[in-house]
Amino acid sequence: MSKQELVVLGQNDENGACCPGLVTAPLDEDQAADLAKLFKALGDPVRLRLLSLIASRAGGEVCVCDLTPAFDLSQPTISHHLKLLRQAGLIDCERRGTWVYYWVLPATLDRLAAFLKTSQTAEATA
Amino acid sequence: MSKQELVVLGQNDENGACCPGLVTAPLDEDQAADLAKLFKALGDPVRLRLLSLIASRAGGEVCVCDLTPAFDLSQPTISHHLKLLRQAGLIDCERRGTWVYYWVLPATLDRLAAFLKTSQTAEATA
DNA sequence: AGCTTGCATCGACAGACATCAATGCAAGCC
DNA sequence: GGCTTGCATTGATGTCTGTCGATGCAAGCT
Repeated sequence: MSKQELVVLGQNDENGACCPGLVTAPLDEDQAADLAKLFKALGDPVRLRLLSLIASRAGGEVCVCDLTPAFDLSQPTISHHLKLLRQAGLIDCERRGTWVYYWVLPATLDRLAAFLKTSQTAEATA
Repeated sequence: MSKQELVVLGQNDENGACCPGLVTAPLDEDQAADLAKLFKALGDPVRLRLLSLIASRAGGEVCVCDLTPAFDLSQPTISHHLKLLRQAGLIDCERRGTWVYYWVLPATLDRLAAFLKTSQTAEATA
């Protein structure tokens, strides 16, 4: 019911995220709801594989036609998972002619990584 | 001297985890299922707040009696979420007399953080 | 125009999940 | 022993979610 603490420890911009890091301070409800959406998007094996397929691609982009056959699932199901990943801000896409290409948005991933890290090795000290 | 510090990245198990990092290579089904369980455990605002309450605690331990009143939920519900976090390997607990104390298992969090990080800055160079 | 291909959306359905009241159980206190 | 407190477990219930077939829509081809 109260905003727990909202501490301003040092420069909270460390990771460029909204949230101060898991170990640093308790989350308020808004922060928790915001982050939970992201983690929920990652909380499915199909979406994790999709994300890794896109992220590990050399050119940074993948056509949906290359993603769908990698799974034993129907095309609407893959499309559904891609939509959820996109709504979470983890990936984005663009139609080019006949095909649709997806790529990863690294900022969101790094924000989560920074949030989870327990040992705050100041990596952006400079 | 926990074992996670002993990992010399340079060996193929870079982060000491099972999984090579999201950007490095596509996940196989087992790796994806394994990680999805962890992210699913984080994909709930109540559990995220519980985790942050525990993780940001000075002594590293929190009594359940300090956690339950922080939420507008019933005591069984909080107990349920704590159980899920524990089954995911994110926290552990111990009964001491009347009370039960919870603490965070940092290795699991750091494993997830390493997995999500897109820029593989060698952080253990020193 | 008509046809085909690539992908998204819709509607339905089974299984999973968050939540609660009731209950159980362990530990301390009278 | 009996009572109280702290927490876990059980069983029930409403909601969310992953999956599919069917359909829609955009773009290229003949």
